Amino acid sequence: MNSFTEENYLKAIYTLTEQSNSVVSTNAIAEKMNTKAASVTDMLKKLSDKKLINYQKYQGGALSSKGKKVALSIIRKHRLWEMFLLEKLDFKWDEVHDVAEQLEHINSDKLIAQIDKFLNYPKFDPHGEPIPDANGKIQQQRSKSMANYKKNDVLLMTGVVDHSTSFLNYIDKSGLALGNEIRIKDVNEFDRSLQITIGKKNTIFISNDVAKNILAIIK
Amino acid sequence: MNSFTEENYLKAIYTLTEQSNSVVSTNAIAEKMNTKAASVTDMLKKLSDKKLINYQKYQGGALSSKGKKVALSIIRKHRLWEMFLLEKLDFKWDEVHDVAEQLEHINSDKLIAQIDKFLNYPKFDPHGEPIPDANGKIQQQRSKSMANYKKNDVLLMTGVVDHSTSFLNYIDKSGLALGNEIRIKDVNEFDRSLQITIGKKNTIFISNDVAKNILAIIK
DNA sequence: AATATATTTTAGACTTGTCTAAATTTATTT
DNA sequence: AAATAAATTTAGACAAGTCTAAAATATATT
Repeated sequence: MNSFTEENYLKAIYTLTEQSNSVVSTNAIAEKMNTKAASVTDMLKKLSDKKLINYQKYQGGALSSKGKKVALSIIRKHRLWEMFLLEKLDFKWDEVHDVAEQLEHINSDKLIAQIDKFLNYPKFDPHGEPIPDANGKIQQQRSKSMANYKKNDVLLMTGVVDHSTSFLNYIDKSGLALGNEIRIKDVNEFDRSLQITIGKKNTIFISNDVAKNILAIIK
Repeated sequence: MNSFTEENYLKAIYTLTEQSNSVVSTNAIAEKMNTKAASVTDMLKKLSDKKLINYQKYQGGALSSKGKKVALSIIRKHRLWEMFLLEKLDFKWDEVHDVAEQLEHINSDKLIAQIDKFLNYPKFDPHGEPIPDANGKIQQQRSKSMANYKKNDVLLMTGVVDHSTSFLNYIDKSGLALGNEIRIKDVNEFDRSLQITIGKKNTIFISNDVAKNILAIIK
């Protein structure tokens, strides 16, 4: 088993390699982890001994496939717990992160499988971030704001940028919800407003301001 | 904040003082915590410095009111999580303990308040153990098997001894459930079987064997 | 290519929680 | 009440994770 600290380092390395490239510097990890470079070096050695990363002195580190699997399982747990807190326990978006940081380290395959089932197997968290499956497989396509897509694109709504109550109420009333299939019927050249069809049912208009705050992937 | 280890020691001291008396020996704690007496001494000093216990060298320790409050909050969390796992995530009774041991250390007042609400504010866990409230107040009356009560007693069903599927199915079919009000209409002298009324509705007969496996308190 | 600067690692120390072995205190027995 | 046994504490050590300060390496600059 890995300690909480080891798990947090692996998660940090994963998210850093997402943004930049596959090798991460000691300093970058130190900043992310709110710790000192010397502490990071110690941990990189340890993770390397455990074959969780590939590490060469002075050259930074990258997750091994074993380490990547662990990182993805932590991220899976984090995102599922966030969904659970939001959907089942009426947490607000800004309250979920700290608690999920703790819950992500609970070690029970059955627990996370049941939470997944309880939530009806969500594929994205409400920020549009993909939730890795139990095998660590993760949707590669990144969610982008709906304003980025073009006429006739068929999308899957994966999240929202703005988590304010007023915005959430607005999309609710419009009939928009996570998991909806959305087809872009038309893009107004003048103000970039959109005409979209939700599922097979109603067609609505949304402003560019709203479109910017809705996240989706190509279906 | 207290570490997981400190919380576990406080919980151990609490449960030990429940059984025996108010002062607990170093050895008793060592056995409960699966550790050595020397380690316990170190921790007793630390908990004493933090005013969580009253401790005199060679004289054992007892929880201070501050320590008792912490212990009760851990126990509250443990029992609420057990209920959650059983009732919402389809865990079996023998699967809940290990996971609850981890979850009880998650630190979030809102989380536990919402779990409590989600479960509709249960007062007893399914073993008949009382769940302390948010202020650390705990029902003092201990659950006893229904076979211990007498004619005309009005009871609150708080738990079951046997958690096998067959027994749980049986009480389900009989219309018995946690939280039911039960009135003992008659006790058969010969075989100690009971005639009981559940709520204001149906009256049923249960054998002494069944009664022994149902836990209740005087309402 | 030599020097200056930035990054990373090492060395040694500290904290938390654990341990073994020895010393001390308390309890029990005769 | 002295001797023995049992329980508890102390002393010193270890592992995990952190830190500061100094040394080593890599990168950038002229």
